Amino acid sequence: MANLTLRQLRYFEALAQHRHFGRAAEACAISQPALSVQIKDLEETLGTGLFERSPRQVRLTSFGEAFAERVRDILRAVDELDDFARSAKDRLTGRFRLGVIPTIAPYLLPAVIGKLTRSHPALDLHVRETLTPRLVHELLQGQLDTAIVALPVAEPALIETPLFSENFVLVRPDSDAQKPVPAGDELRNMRLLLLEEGHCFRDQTLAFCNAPSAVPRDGLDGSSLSTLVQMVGAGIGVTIIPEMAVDVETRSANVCCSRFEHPQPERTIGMIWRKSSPLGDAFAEVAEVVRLSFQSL
Amino acid sequence: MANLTLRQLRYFEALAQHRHFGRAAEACAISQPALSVQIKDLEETLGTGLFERSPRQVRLTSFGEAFAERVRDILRAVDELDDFARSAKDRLTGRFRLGVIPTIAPYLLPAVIGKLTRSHPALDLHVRETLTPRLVHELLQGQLDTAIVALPVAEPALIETPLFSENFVLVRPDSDAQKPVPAGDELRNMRLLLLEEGHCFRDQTLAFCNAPSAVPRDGLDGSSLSTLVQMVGAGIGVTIIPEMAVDVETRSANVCCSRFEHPQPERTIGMIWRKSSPLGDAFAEVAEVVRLSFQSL
DNA sequence: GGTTTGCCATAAATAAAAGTTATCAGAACA
DNA sequence: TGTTCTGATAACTTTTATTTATGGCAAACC
Repeated sequence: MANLTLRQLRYFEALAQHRHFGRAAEACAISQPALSVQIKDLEETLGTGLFERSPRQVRLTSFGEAFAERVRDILRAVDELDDFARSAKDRLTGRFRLGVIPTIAPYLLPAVIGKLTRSHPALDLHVRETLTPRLVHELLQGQLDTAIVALPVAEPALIETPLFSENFVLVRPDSDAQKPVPAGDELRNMRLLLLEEGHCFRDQTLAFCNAPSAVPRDGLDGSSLSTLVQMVGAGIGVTIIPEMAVDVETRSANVCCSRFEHPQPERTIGMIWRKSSPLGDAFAEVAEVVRLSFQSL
Repeated sequence: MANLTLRQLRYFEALAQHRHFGRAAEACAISQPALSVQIKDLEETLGTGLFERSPRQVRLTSFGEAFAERVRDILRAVDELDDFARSAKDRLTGRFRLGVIPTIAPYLLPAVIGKLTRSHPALDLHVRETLTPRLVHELLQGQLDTAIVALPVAEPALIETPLFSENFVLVRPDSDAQKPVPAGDELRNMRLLLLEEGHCFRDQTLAFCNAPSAVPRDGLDGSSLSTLVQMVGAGIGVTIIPEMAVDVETRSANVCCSRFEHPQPERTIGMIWRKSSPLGDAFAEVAEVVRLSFQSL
């Protein structure tokens, strides 16, 4: 016994409406015999008559009428499914899980979220803020869709899309404002406050100072850039923060910021996602939104 | 672009569950390439990716997940439709419109309705009581499914199924109880009370009396057997009623019933329905129920 | 009362769709 | 570096759907 097909249900509905094989067939854009055969097959599959063919007119049986009601519901649901897909085509819709590292999130996310919810109202945005290795792991596990991190990540299963580069700046107490800006190497001899281990920004800073990343430290690590700047304001030492953090973090502390000379330290921020994701194009759009968000900071 | 098919949705659901082409294909009892192709076609039809194929695992995209929910609903509805049809197979279900003539309805229907609702609980029974020509007309128009009438009807588009025959009995005032039972011809000379024109029972009675059916009458026609019997009780005349009406109609009136001799008048009751109806078998079952109802009167 | 007409069913042939087997290609794993 | 796992692709076959042509039946029409 054959299976029910949507085609049969569509033909059935047409015939139920027109009550005439020829006209129903025309409405389905097929020949009358094709319709006859399909209806007959449907009736056989069901094991019940749906129509009563009398010489002058075609009528639904009482079962056929009950059947028609259900069929209408199903066909409507299928059409809606189709529309649903078509409306989601290319555009990003539904759940979207975005990871961000802690040295970016507080500064970039407000703008990103604003732009994104405006440009993609149907988006169900989830944000995860944690360190790069964990983001990468969750990305590979499929628990995240994309992440905003410092490049490179060098994970073969991921695509990296560079968004922008930004310099790092030196943060010193106000009192040091007139002193010359030290070079990277010289920072090693100053009390340089750093983020805790695990933050990529810590490693980038140490690299700039030509210091081994595993150098033993004396308990001066902060858990956030905000903390570091507060510590600088308190005269405990100096620190380095990315440019995007300057406005937010140094507004209220009595510290001053200075650019480095010649070899300016910098990082490249980018978005990453699984190579295998079929939503690459949509993600690239989001990447562009993020890039614009940075520009408008 | 091709159309959505139930087959594709079924395969999609399997793959969404197994997240593995090989195993999903096995579950669908097809080869892995067949599944791959169908899924690909589905994605093309929709214009969106549903699955993310990474080397080690197959994942639903976020759209795919939303899609899957709707698909499950649809497939469930289709399966229910299937069950619905299978459960209605052969058995009579849903609306059932039964016509009955007035000289049968009051006596037979209580038993028929009782038996029918017990044997076919899912039946939505509608009863129409009117004269034979109108029943036949409504049957031909598709406004009724079957009717219980006196045979023959001789309408080529209808099937007649005889159910049983019953005799007619003479109803006289109690005072006449000892008088001999007149023959049919003799009734013409008595005050014979009849139903109004249009009732087949009137014609059958007149035929028994060898009287022309269009004989002018003196305003003694009753609109129901019940009325006729009451009139007999009042001494206005005599009448003839079918056997099945005896118990109900003569219980409280002071009348007596007598069988005729030798050529006993009788009528054949049968069920009729459209030849073209595919529910003939189910109707035949109902006919049997009606026959049994008569036997148990 | 034949004949025409409208309408659905059936048959044979053709076109389209779905399935099969065989094979490839990429990534993971050892 | 092969080996394994897994999905995609290709060539071919089978099944399903559709078309054109035709038949049959009953109503409607001279």
